[in-house]
Amino acid sequence: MSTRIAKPAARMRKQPRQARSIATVEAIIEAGAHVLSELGWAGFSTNKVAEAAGVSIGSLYQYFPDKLALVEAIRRRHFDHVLSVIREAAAEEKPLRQFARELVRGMIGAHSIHPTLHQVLLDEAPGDRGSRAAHALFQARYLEHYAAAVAQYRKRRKDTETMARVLSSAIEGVIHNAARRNMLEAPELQKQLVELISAYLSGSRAT
Amino acid sequence: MSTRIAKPAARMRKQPRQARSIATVEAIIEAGAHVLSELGWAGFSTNKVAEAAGVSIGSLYQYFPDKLALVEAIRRRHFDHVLSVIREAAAEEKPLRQFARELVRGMIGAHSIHPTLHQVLLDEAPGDRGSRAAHALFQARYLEHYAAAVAQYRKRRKDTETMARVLSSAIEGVIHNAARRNMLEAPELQKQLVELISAYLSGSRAT
DNA sequence: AATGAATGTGAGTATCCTCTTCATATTCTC
DNA sequence: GAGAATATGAAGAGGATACTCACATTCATT
Repeated sequence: MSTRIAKPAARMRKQPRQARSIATVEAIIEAGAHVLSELGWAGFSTNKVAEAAGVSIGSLYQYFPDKLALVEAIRRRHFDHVLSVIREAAAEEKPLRQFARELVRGMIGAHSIHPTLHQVLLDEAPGDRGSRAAHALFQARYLEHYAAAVAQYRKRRKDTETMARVLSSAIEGVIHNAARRNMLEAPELQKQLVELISAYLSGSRAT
Repeated sequence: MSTRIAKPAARMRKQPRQARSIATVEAIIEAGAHVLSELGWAGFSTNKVAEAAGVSIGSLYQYFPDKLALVEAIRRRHFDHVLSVIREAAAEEKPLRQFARELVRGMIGAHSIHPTLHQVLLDEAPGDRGSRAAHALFQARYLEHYAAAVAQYRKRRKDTETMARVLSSAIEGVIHNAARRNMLEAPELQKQLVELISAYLSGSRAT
């Protein structure tokens, strides 16, 4: 993991200044992602997160003003990660099948650490009022990249946006389902997912 | 309709005998599905369900020994419904595209009343010890039907099971995602989903 | 080595819900 | 009208939860 502190830190009560506290905050966010993915929003309690992070509950509240601010930080981190995966896969022009392979590999990578985090973040975790905007922005960018890919491999200009939605949610569905069964690493599954993407984007000839 | 076994009523404290009580039980299950879909497992409380059903909390416990028995009843009902949809779509031999259309129509129908129920049932709601078996059986039958369809349209015998998994979870992903956006009824979406299924099953091997 | 700032602690508080029961009231069947 | 079926909802008992605060420890700087 690289040390990047450039981003405007999420709503925090206090900025960590020393290396020690930076590590603490990092541990809290990481543990939070873990708890969220493992136990869902229902099992996500600040005490549990602190314990999982090997940190006192007091330390948690030293940096995060409340529970929502913590979820916000987790969300931001995960979304940034996912976004970069798509961006990279759709970056340069490349053959369809290669694009599909890279996309699948990246997406699986982004989900293999905290398998259901993405789904929980989208479905269960509530949105801070101020985070609605960020959330919508993420969704927009997310779709944008998919749409760009669709447009590149499918000349038909008509249903690009719908296709992007269908494609992205299909991929998410497969990955989410595989995660639930601990089958994310299965190579046949990856191959078939690549197949699905390629087939859809190259356009069926069937009637 | 294949072997229709007389449904052994879910674990109940007392069998409803009069029309009045049958309606009550029905209302409770229906309200339960609604609450579960709307608020998720975290927001699923017996009191809330009773209130949503327009029934006293006492009445709920007259028929359901505990919370889990209620979830169980909801689960059984929903799964039966979904299963019948696939069974019917894959019943007789028919052209691929027609199969895809019927499947999509049925699946969307099964999800349009309680959009996220399916997902919540699979992901969040805990399983009674005795229900694990029923749950696994559902999953097995579910996949079986998909596999049958895959085998019918895709001669290659090799990855049938994996393909069935990929196909089913892709469809679920798209529907679940559309439900979250209130786009289940959008006809372009339905069309594209049909397209996705057809493309995948007809297996265009593009480069 | 000393001092003040940064960081860490965790028992404790106050609050909110939860599931479930039960004694009682109402409605139905015969 | 008797007895069974059904309905009620206040209240018990319990558990979790988010968050605070007075205090302990470690750091950076001189």
